[in-house]
Amino acid sequence: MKSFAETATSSVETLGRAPGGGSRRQRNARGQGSKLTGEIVDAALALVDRTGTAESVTLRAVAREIGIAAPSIYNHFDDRDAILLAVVARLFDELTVSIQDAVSRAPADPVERLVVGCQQYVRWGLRNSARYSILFESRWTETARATQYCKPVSIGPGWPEVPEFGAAAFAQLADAIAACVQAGASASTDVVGTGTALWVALHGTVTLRTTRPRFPWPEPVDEFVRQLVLPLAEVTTLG
Amino acid sequence: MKSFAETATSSVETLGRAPGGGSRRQRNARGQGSKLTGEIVDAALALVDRTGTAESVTLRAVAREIGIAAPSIYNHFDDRDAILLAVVARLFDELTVSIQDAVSRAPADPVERLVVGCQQYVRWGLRNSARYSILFESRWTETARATQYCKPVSIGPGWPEVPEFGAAAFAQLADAIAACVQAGASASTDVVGTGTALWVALHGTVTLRTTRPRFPWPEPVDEFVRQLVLPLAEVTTLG
DNA sequence: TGTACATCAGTGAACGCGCGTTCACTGATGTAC
DNA sequence: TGTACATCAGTGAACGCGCGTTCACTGATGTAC
Repeated sequence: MKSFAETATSSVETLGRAPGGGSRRQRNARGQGSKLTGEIVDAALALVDRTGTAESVTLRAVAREIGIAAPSIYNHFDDRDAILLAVVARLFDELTVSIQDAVSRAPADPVERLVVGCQQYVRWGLRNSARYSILFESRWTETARATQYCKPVSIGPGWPEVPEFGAAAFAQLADAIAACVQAGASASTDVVGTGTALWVALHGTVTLRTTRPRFPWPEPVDEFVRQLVLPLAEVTTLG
Repeated sequence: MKSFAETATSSVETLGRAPGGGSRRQRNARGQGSKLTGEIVDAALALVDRTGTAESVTLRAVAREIGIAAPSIYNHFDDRDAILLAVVARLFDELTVSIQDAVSRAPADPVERLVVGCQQYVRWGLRNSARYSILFESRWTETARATQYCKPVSIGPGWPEVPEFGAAAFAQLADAIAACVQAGASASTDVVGTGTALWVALHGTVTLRTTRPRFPWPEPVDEFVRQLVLPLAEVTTLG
């Protein structure tokens, strides 16, 4: 037997009510229409968090989540993929800020700051695994439109600017390694190359731990990350 | 204007003809019905290779690919996910065999064999990026059904058996590290832990290079992998 | 050797669903005169 | 101050599509008697 919620789905959509059964959403005042743009991104994120996958972010599901009619979304986004690009952009900001916060509270020692930044990257990825996974889905990030969405970022002196999502986070990482080198704590002669090695290790840690939960992962994860970072960053002194 | 191929799709499906316009598929002889099981997995793989994503593997697309009616698939698989689990199982076999082949042609030196195995892992992943990516989609590999699909594998003495896809490949890796330790070429005191560090780095290399093509990746990739492996495997002598 | 029957390997039509997208529209709010 | 009009922020109905799945069926091949 179908539940009331199931049988009532179409009328819920027709009436433009929120899933909770609340009253019809108040339309934004004149000039405030762009507020809905943000609400759409919020709703998409809520769907990702609740279902664990970007597949669930359909135009209609987003509209249902907010309590608007599906076509209203076209006033704010060209299509479904445009919503997800906005989500990805916001999440990279979130991740970058989260790392900056953690590093700003870390000791002054550059090795320790590097380690803390890497640990925070992994911790954020594990705590927000659904969010993290959509950051690296080719689907949203490989298209020409994605390229024009994210501005090219410098990852180090002498390198071409990189027009990729996440380049800003990588630049943070490269800076942290450069600080170690400058302090004589790392033997790296190629900051970008060393950063690349670190990045793949951190990324692999987040994604494999998420998709292989029954594997006997070393605990605590912060210690595992430290043991990845020290050799890969060619740290010569203990942090 | 619609192309002929588009307008003709439904009749193609109705007539049960292959997309190429070939003649109707010959039914299998009596007792040979299970041949179609393999053809379904082949077709699913062909779709993954052609489109780059597992989303395209629908029951109807698979049926179209082979030139059968969609319901025929239910004689061989319970549902769509069962097809993809079979695909994943076959791909892990492919990957494992590919590494074994490469290692068997490598020099006797255990460090060199470890490096070659890791390089082959990454090379296979980059050459078959669509195939590689579906191996680690939570969707197919996290369910109870997946657990019962892949048999528990020992990853080392003293460790519980791991019921995960890819555990066999990991066991290969752990063995290669153990051989280095035994030869006095690695200082690792925890073969499984060291293998874990290597695995996350290799996995990250494959997935990030695939999803971030505009990043200035170090070339050649074999050299990059070697420089990941030597420090992480705590190699004490040059291989 | 003939024939009725069972089995195997599928087929064809149909179902209801959720989806992206389009179109003409509505109704409140501000603005020009 | 009144009123016609423009704009803004959406709505509601409809479209065609591909999907998973079900159901009763078909027609060739083997088997028992």
